[in-house]
Amino acid sequence: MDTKSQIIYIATNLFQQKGYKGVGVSEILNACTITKGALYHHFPNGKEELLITCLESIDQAITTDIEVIFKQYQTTQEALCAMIEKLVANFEREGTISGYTFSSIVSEMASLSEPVRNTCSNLYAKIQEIYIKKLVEDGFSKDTAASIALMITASIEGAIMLCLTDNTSEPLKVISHVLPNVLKES
Amino acid sequence: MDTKSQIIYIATNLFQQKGYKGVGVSEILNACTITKGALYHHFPNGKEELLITCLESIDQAITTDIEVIFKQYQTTQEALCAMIEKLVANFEREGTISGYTFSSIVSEMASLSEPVRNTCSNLYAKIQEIYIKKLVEDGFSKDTAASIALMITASIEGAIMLCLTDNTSEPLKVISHVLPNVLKES
DNA sequence: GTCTATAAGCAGATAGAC
DNA sequence: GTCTATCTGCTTATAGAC
Repeated sequence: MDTKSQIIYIATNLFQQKGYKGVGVSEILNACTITKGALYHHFPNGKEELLITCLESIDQAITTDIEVIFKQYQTTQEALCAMIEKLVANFEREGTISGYTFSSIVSEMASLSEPVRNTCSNLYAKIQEIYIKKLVEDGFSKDTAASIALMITASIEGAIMLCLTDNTSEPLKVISHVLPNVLKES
Repeated sequence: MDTKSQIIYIATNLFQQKGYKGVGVSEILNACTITKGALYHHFPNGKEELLITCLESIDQAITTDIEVIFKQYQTTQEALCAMIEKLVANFEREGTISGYTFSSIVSEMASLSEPVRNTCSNLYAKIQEIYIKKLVEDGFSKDTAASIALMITASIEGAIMLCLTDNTSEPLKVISHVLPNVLKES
């Protein structure tokens, strides 16, 4: 892997785990075993440019990942269970959720940087689009599908936060059992 | 209000909005119109001690607030609607959610400071206890009540995050309409 | 109990050699 | 394209006057 890709890969992980301000440039440098010269060659506008690039990388990763899962399963409910199972496995293996979420960045940066807020907003919209498409295939109206998709996104993000706070994967497992109730026609 | 209470009040607000690292000591000083001398007199162990104190203050505020609402309404569903309505009003008035949430602190500090993670974990548990008690009164079994309470907490926290990201109160309103589906016997 | 002045260290960023 | 050395400014925290 070339240096730039490596920087993005490692920085993305760090940002997702510790947030933007929680990660120093020098920490990224150490993890990559490179020096400032290399980093500022690839990202002339520094740390914030790197963050935006990382968010785009997260975008790619999450979107393709979810799409693959959602194509693999017949119904939204099956797909969701498989997806959450993957998150649980990820958490139990690594102690954190490295993919799928960027809430640490959102809650920290939403009030501080408009471009970052916007990028995050678009990413959430994209994820929900995948849910909505599948839900419409399941037979829901477009409006209902949109509401359910939002509920799915919110509860999964919230559950991930509870997993990190309580240091167990239980919250995600519980969500997985309760979500089917949301997938019934109201 | 005495100086210490004022520091706690203002710092709590700032921490909730911008996270821990997002707020500098000097920013707190400016907002309080005091100087370092005063702050370090009241909090000899500096910024982290102040954060813990603020989390305890948030604990008090959230717990009493939710308890009052939950005593006012007959069913969990009514209470939840009233609570979310209050959050929406708060958001539309101030542009942020100043009470009720501390997700910015959680996602940033969970991996960095055990004492902070623990304090947050206890706070979430306390909130869920209130929901569980009401749900049992509604007729749910203790296990089911616990699952639903977790789902409520996760979806509200997630929805707050989406509100901040999208800069609209819609997500909370949508959650308010979808949550009743979770409150039906499965 | 609150002030001013200052310390010590780290942040992000730049310049120029190789 | 990557290195080293350096700069500026900001961070938290301390010391001591009032």
